[in-house]
Amino acid sequence: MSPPPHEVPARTAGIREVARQAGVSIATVSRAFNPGSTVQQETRERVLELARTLSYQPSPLGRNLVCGRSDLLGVILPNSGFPLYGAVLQGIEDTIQAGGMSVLLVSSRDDPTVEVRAATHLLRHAVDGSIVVNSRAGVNLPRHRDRAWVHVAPEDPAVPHRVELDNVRGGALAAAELLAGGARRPAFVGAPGREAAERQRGFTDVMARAGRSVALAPGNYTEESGLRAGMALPADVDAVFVAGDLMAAGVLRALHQAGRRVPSEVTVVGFDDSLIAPLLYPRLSSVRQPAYDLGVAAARMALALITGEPGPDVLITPDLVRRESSVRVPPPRPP
Amino acid sequence: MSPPPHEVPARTAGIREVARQAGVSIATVSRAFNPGSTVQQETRERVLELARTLSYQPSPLGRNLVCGRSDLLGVILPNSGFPLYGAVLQGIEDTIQAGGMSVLLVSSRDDPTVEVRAATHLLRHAVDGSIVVNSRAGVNLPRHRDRAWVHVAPEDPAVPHRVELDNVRGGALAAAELLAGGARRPAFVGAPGREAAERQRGFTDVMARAGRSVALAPGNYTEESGLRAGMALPADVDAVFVAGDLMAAGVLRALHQAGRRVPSEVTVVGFDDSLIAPLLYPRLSSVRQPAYDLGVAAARMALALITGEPGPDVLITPDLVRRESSVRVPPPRPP
DNA sequence: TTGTATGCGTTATCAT
DNA sequence: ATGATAACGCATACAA
Repeated sequence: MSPPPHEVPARTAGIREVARQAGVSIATVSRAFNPGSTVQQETRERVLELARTLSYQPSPLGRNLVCGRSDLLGVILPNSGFPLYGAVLQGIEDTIQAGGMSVLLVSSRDDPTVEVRAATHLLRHAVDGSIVVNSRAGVNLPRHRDRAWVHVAPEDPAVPHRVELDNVRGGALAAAELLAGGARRPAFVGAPGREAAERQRGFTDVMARAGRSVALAPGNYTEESGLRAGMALPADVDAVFVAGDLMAAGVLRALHQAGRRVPSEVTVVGFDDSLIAPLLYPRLSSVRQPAYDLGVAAARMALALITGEPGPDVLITPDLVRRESSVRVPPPRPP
Repeated sequence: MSPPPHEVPARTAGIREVARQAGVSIATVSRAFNPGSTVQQETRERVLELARTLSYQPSPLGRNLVCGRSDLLGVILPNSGFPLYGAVLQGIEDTIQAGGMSVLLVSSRDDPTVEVRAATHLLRHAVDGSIVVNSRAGVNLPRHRDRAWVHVAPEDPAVPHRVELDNVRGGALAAAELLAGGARRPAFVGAPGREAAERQRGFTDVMARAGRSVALAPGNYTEESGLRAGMALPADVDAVFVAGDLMAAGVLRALHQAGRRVPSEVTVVGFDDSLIAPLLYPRLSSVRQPAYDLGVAAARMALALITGEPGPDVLITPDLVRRESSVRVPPPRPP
């Protein structure tokens, strides 16, 4: 009978104790736990069985010291409080915990300096690999040639081992959706950075091919900036693509305040399909950024790198989640 | 001149190398890095200076092995993709990283079994302490008497070292707000678990003292359940307190669909003051749950425990963020 | 104040 | 197939 779960023995049985009771050397115990090693089947089973009754498991610390590796995967992200990053993190975690690994987390607050410090910190803790989300420092991050280093949507287009969304395609999807809704005078609400620029390019390219010129308004991913951008929009705009859902919330509010009905007079498409998209009025159509899947893909790539395989970069194709804001039918029941 | 940041030497200088070049023993180098130890001031400075030029820092791995501690703080939470938990995590991280510690993260998916496994995993990694958010397993979690073990809003009311919100007070705040808005026929939309029950108690107690009886509707924290609860509300209800913002979004939608104006006909107060509260129509008044601060408080408590101080439990007093949904004035400009 | 030596829990090398 | 033993990088008791 094992002890009740809330009473963990202060000092768990060590490898020596197991070796002694099993009548073998500690080397054999070690081998019994390492699948690659060569041990007689019977011996291995006996050791493992005994280890189970003594509730012995090899200490990660000792192993790390001699191997120079841990079972840790470093994760650097701007801010775990932001839902999108949280979802990426969850995807990473779900993927690696099956293999007994766990996440060593550091947030960078979008500061390249902090990012570099964080990377150094992780390296010193002998992480087997690391995943960096939205890296600003990019190619300047410290690396070990020996360590897996994966980037999710890095700002720098030059870093290797990347997992990202096809933002250009996302912009194109939004354009197609708005055109299907009869857009004649489209607008784009953007933000700084590579990603928003790519979304804009995909959008304007498709619009240009349809003979539409795009009005532009700057933002910075906040609702407040969306509100301002929405108010600054030319009065004849009849379709808006917004580079982020939070900004889209601001744009919707601005349009309402201006007395312009969505979607009957103006159609709107956001980006990210974040948690808030289905909660807005009207429910917001949005280009879906599968944050969880990005995390899963990044973790898989890191795992592959750790086991020594190359593994190609991943470019995830977005899809569009159609809701009320882009479908030109009678507006959702007015309150 | 230090090497460019992206080229970390594969093998950084070790303690021996520093000792050799400094002309001292490795013990002295070790002492130089440990503030408690007794080294001649001049010697320490010389060693530290040399270490800097060789970019040597003591390896956490070696230190962990001999001390049985790491610089790691374990964190177990249900799901890092949920914004509230993400905010707690960020508060923890910001607090501990000043001391050079970092977060070892495991998610439990609200499963007590996984929680226990996670706790064991953390213990094996020699975390100095752990913070468990919304623990289901509660007092049954494995512990070391030697390790700091802090709970944020545990389901179990018996676990020690807790940091939580005063949910009863939160419910009372909501009641006061709705009463101030002229509530005559209030309702409460609840959810399973201790926290929602406490919010309900605080709410109904104040309402009872004001001579109001409270209509009850069950939910489970999802928007969908809020929508259903909102539709099931008695027709004469004129004020609703909802135990979570996501459910409140559903309640608002249900009220709109039923043609009932918020806040002119019905006032609504949510709970959490999550990111979505200010984005809803009308902007949702909500009892603020300062998730980030909860994380900070928990981290401080863990830090104090680690350094051997007792530290009292923390009960954070919520406040109410008043927005449009609870203020009985003309409804926000109808679209 | 400093050096020597031991041990922390492993894995890896080299015997046997 | 297995055992003895040397690292791994550090902290510390003890000796000097």
